Amino acid sequence: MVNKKKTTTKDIANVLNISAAAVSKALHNDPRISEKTKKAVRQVAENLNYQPNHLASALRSGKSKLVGVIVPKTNSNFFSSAIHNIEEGLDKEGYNIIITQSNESFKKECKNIDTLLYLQVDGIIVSMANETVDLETLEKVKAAGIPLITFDRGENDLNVDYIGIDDYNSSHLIVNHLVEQGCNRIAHIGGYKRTRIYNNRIRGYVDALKKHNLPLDEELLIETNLTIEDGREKMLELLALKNRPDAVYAAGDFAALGALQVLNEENIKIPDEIALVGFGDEPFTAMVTPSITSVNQHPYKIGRIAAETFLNYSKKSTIKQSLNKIILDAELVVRDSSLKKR
Amino acid sequence: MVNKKKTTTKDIANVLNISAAAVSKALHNDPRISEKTKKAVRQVAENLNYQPNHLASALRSGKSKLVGVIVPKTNSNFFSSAIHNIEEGLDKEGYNIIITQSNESFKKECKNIDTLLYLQVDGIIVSMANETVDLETLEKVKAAGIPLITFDRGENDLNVDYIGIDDYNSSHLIVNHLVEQGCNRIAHIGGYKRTRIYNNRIRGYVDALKKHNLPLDEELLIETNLTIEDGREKMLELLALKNRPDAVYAAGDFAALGALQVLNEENIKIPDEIALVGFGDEPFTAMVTPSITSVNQHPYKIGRIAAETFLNYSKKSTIKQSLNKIILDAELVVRDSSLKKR
DNA sequence: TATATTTGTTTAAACGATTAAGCAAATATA
DNA sequence: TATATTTGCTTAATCGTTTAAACAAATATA
Repeated sequence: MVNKKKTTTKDIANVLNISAAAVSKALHNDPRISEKTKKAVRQVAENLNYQPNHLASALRSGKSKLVGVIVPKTNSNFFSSAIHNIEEGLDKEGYNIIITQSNESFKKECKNIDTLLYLQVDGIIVSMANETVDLETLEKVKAAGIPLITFDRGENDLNVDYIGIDDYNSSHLIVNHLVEQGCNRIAHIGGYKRTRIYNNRIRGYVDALKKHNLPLDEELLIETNLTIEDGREKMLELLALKNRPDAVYAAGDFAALGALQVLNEENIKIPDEIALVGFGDEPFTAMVTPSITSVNQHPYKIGRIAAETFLNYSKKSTIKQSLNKIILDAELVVRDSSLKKR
Repeated sequence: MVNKKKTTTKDIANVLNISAAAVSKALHNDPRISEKTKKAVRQVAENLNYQPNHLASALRSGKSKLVGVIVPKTNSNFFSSAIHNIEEGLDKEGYNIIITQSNESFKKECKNIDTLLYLQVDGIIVSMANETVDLETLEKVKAAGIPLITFDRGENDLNVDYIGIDDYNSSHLIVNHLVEQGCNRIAHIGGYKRTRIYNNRIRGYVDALKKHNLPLDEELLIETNLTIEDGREKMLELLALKNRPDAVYAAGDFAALGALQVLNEENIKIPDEIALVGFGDEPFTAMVTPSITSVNQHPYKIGRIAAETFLNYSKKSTIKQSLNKIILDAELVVRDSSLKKR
């Protein structure tokens, strides 16, 4: 297979003995080009299998029609669904997305941002890595004059749009449910406080306990990275307490899964001895035994709104961003791990 | 935030009263530019926060330094791991990837290909959608003169590079294992024959039965889409047979999961009454009860080799592709669903 | 008939980086 | 001193598309 040279507007112009400019206008349906010429141009374009050179038009117009998406990882249902809907939302306006993963690493996230800016994306939609506290690189996006939209993992100090669920209230939903089930010693395997969403879940947990007149026991409130391993480890620690909890609320489904494995291995009855609730409604929560109660974060809605938010900016000539939070209600999906049969 | 104009080589040149060409050369460390000028240029570039315009250099050089990746979906561990390693492999040579999903739809796959060609990618790495039989659009990639690399889901007729595992032999591994466990009526919930990998798994299954002098019962050989739902439905059908199987080999983990759910619901002992094996080694196979025996396809290796294969072409000026298959050995990971304790 | 407007096109410049070719000035060689 | 070479830069063209401006020809208006 020899390197074929691509067809350009010039090639089409040569065939028809007109100028490349006329070809460009014909293809863009310019009213000043005659129907006859347009038809001929379209015909030749098809014959020569013409594909417009995106690099050239993007360079000329200053718009790449690309939007960068940065997520911590793609192999969770939440992010993969969100991405899918971002893509769908942007597609109808002719935008394509470039998906990058930070793998929860701050360094990788910075690299991704630089790459995306280098590729001249028209905007960036990001869910921040857990590690990210220094906002300097993210500020570069704003400095570049393109819209920055955050979802799920955002940061007030960035003063940009944010789409996410009401984490604080979600904790209330969970604690209310567990109290209803008769639990009164509820542990929280949480994420790190420095990450806003996890901090909100912690605050919600603490306040919900207060609301129900339950004491806050510091040894039941744990900060972790929320991996399966963390879930296992912290569950073992909770089991080693003199006074065990009768419920565990993990701020992430993977941590909940680790906890579940340990509980099963130790032959502890779920939910009767210890009830369990996760967060995120990952598909596996419904697959394991017992199935895990979790919180649906509506990734579809979040993705769709993120796309729409970007498109709103794309129609404006100057971009003036401010802290603009769109908070969706989450939904508690009750499953076997917390539903006591009476 | 006002739309800031980006710094260009011209801007740097103006500050130093030299030409834009000199700036470009200085930044590329051209030996004909004096150290003094280079230092000054680098300094000003940093002060003005200069970012080279990728569109311009890509247009000029004819190389976008972008590689398109098309996968059926990103939310499986196999693809997400493969993508991760493709990215890592290409990164060291300065390439970025654009990830797109076909959602197993032929139409979407065609659209993705057009988009990627439009974006002037320097190559495409693809795992084909299940639906894809018409290769015309994929041929467009070859016609565009850029390398096309397939993995996992490939097609001989394309005559391009392919990286995958030995599906035929994997079926032998599975059947051998099940026979060893004492099974002699092994069902196969397979993918569609028209997809090469699934056809190979079916052929391997049939031949392995023959090798063990087991009869091939057509009612135990089923073609499906391998979703959870398919697994459930086909498992119910198998249970309705007068003569039930004593083992089920599903060509995908999601179908295996569906089968497992049905078996659990029907209180059928796994593996004693019916043993179960999946394919793909998705993380959930280890999470469910009982854990599911599966086949590890080494997504890491596959991704790494796909990246290397592309990089080999990128160093050549003309591209001459041919059917070049790299077949890796898969690994059977035995878990509770097929291991009988004696 | 003379002038104004519309139609359909061309020309030329622009987007920003790169690079071959050119050209002074400085330095080396004879 | 005269010539050759090296050094360090500039000029100008290029990548392919887009678009403002120009312009001739056709048609409309006075």
